[in-house]
Amino acid sequence: MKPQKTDSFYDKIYAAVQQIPPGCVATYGQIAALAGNGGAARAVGNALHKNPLPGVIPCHRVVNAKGRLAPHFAFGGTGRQRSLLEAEGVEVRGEYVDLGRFQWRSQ
DNA sequence: GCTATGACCTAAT
DNA sequence: AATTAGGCCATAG
Repeated sequence: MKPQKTDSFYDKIYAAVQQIPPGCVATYGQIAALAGNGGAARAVGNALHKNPLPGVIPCHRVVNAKGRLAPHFAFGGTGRQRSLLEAEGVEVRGEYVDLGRFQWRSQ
Protein backbone atom coordinates (compact mmCIF):
# COMPACT_ATOMS: atom_id res chain seq x y z
CA MET A 1 0.00 0.00 0.00
CA LYS A 2 1.09 3.53 -0.50
CA PRO A 3 1.36 6.18 2.17
CA GLN A 4 -0.56 8.53 0.00
CA LYS A 5 -2.30 11.09 2.11
CA THR A 6 -2.67 13.77 -0.52
CA ASP A 7 -5.00 14.14 -3.44
CA SER A 8 -3.13 16.17 -5.99
CA PHE A 9 0.53 16.36 -6.94
CA TYR A 10 0.38 20.04 -6.37
CA ASP A 11 -0.14 19.40 -2.70
CA LYS A 12 3.11 17.43 -2.56
CA ILE A 13 4.86 20.20 -4.37
CA TYR A 14 3.74 22.79 -1.90
CA ALA A 15 4.88 20.55 0.93
CA ALA A 16 8.26 19.98 -0.71
CA VAL A 17 8.83 23.69 -1.14
CA GLN A 18 8.05 24.28 2.47
CA GLN A 19 10.63 21.65 3.35
CA ILE A 20 13.39 23.73 1.81
CA PRO A 21 15.61 25.01 4.63
CA PRO A 22 16.53 28.70 4.81
CA GLY A 23 19.69 29.77 3.07
CA CYS A 24 19.19 27.16 0.37
CA VAL A 25 17.42 26.90 -2.96
CA ALA A 26 15.91 23.97 -4.84
CA THR A 27 15.33 23.42 -8.52
CA TYR A 28 11.99 22.58 -10.11
CA GLY A 29 13.29 19.14 -10.96
CA GLN A 30 14.24 18.61 -7.36
CA ILE A 31 10.81 19.61 -6.14
CA ALA A 32 9.26 17.34 -8.73
CA ALA A 33 11.42 14.48 -7.48
CA LEU A 34 10.40 15.14 -3.90
CA ALA A 35 6.81 15.26 -5.02
CA GLY A 36 7.33 11.79 -6.40
CA ASN A 37 7.62 12.66 -10.07
CA GLY A 38 11.06 13.60 -11.28
CA GLY A 39 10.67 15.31 -14.61
CA ALA A 40 7.43 17.03 -13.83
CA ALA A 41 9.23 20.33 -13.46
CA ARG A 42 6.56 21.93 -15.55
CA ALA A 43 3.83 20.80 -13.23
CA VAL A 44 5.83 22.26 -10.37
CA GLY A 45 6.01 25.61 -12.08
CA ASN A 46 2.28 25.52 -12.63
CA ALA A 47 1.61 24.61 -9.04
CA LEU A 48 3.64 27.54 -7.80
CA HIS A 49 2.12 29.86 -10.36
CA LYS A 50 -1.30 29.16 -8.97
CA ASN A 51 0.23 29.77 -5.56
CA PRO A 52 -2.85 28.91 -3.50
CA LEU A 53 -0.94 29.54 -0.30
CA PRO A 54 0.85 32.87 -0.61
CA GLY A 55 2.99 33.55 2.41
CA VAL A 56 3.11 29.85 3.23
CA ILE A 57 5.05 28.71 0.21
CA PRO A 58 8.58 30.16 -0.09
CA CYS A 59 8.53 30.16 -3.87
CA HIS A 60 11.59 32.36 -3.79
CA ARG A 61 13.65 29.31 -2.84
CA VAL A 62 12.65 27.56 -6.01
CA VAL A 63 14.80 28.19 -9.05
CA ASN A 64 15.19 26.51 -12.43
CA ALA A 65 17.94 24.10 -13.48
CA LYS A 66 20.24 27.00 -14.29
CA GLY A 67 19.82 28.51 -10.87
CA ARG A 68 17.81 31.28 -12.39
CA LEU A 69 14.71 32.82 -10.86
CA ALA A 70 11.43 32.94 -12.69
CA PRO A 71 10.80 35.79 -15.16
CA HIS A 72 7.74 36.76 -13.16
CA PHE A 73 6.91 36.25 -9.57
CA ALA A 74 3.78 36.28 -7.53
CA PHE A 75 5.62 38.31 -4.93
CA GLY A 76 6.32 41.32 -7.07
CA GLY A 77 9.22 40.34 -9.30
CA THR A 78 12.66 38.84 -9.35
CA GLY A 79 14.06 41.92 -7.64
CA ARG A 80 11.81 41.11 -4.73
CA GLN A 81 13.13 37.59 -4.72
CA ARG A 82 16.73 38.64 -4.80
CA SER A 83 16.21 40.51 -1.56
CA LEU A 84 14.57 37.53 0.13
CA LEU A 85 17.27 35.09 -0.94
CA GLU A 86 20.08 37.39 0.02
CA ALA A 87 18.37 38.01 3.34
CA GLU A 88 18.67 34.28 4.01
CA GLY A 89 22.30 34.15 3.03
CA VAL A 90 21.94 33.09 -0.58
CA GLU A 91 24.22 34.87 -3.00
CA VAL A 92 22.27 36.06 -6.00
CA ARG A 93 23.87 37.32 -9.14
CA GLY A 94 21.35 39.28 -11.14
CA GLU A 95 18.73 36.58 -11.67
CA TYR A 96 21.11 33.71 -11.11
CA VAL A 97 21.89 31.77 -7.93
CA ASP A 98 25.01 29.72 -7.26
CA LEU A 99 23.57 26.21 -7.25
CA GLY A 100 26.97 24.72 -6.47
CA ARG A 101 26.85 26.43 -3.12
CA PHE A 102 23.25 27.03 -2.19
CA GLN A 103 21.30 24.27 -3.90
CA TRP A 104 19.40 22.35 -1.27
CA ARG A 105 20.69 18.84 -0.87
CA SER A 106 20.24 16.06 1.63
CA GLN A 107 22.59 16.69 4.46
C1' DG B 1 -10.72 11.85 -23.44
C1' DC B 2 -9.32 16.10 -25.81
C1' DT B 3 -7.74 20.89 -25.81
C1' DA B 4 -5.41 24.71 -23.82
C1' DT B 5 -2.16 26.59 -20.55
C1' DG B 6 2.34 27.02 -18.02
C1' DA B 7 7.09 30.24 -13.07
C1' DC B 8 10.40 23.81 -17.24
C1' DC B 9 14.52 21.62 -20.09
C1' DT B 10 17.36 21.18 -24.00
C1' DA B 11 18.73 21.93 -28.55
C1' DA B 12 18.78 24.35 -32.83
C1' DT B 13 18.45 28.52 -35.57
C1' DA C 1 21.88 36.78 -26.97
C1' DA C 2 17.10 36.10 -28.36
C1' DT C 3 13.58 33.29 -30.46
C1' DT C 4 11.62 28.99 -32.04
C1' DA C 5 10.66 24.14 -31.79
C1' DG C 6 9.95 19.75 -29.58
C1' DG C 7 9.52 17.04 -25.41
C1' DC C 8 7.97 16.23 -20.64
C1' DC C 9 4.23 16.47 -17.00
C1' DA C 10 -0.19 17.86 -14.35
C1' DT C 11 -4.43 20.72 -13.96
C1' DA C 12 -8.73 22.95 -15.44
C1' DG C 13 -12.58 23.32 -18.56
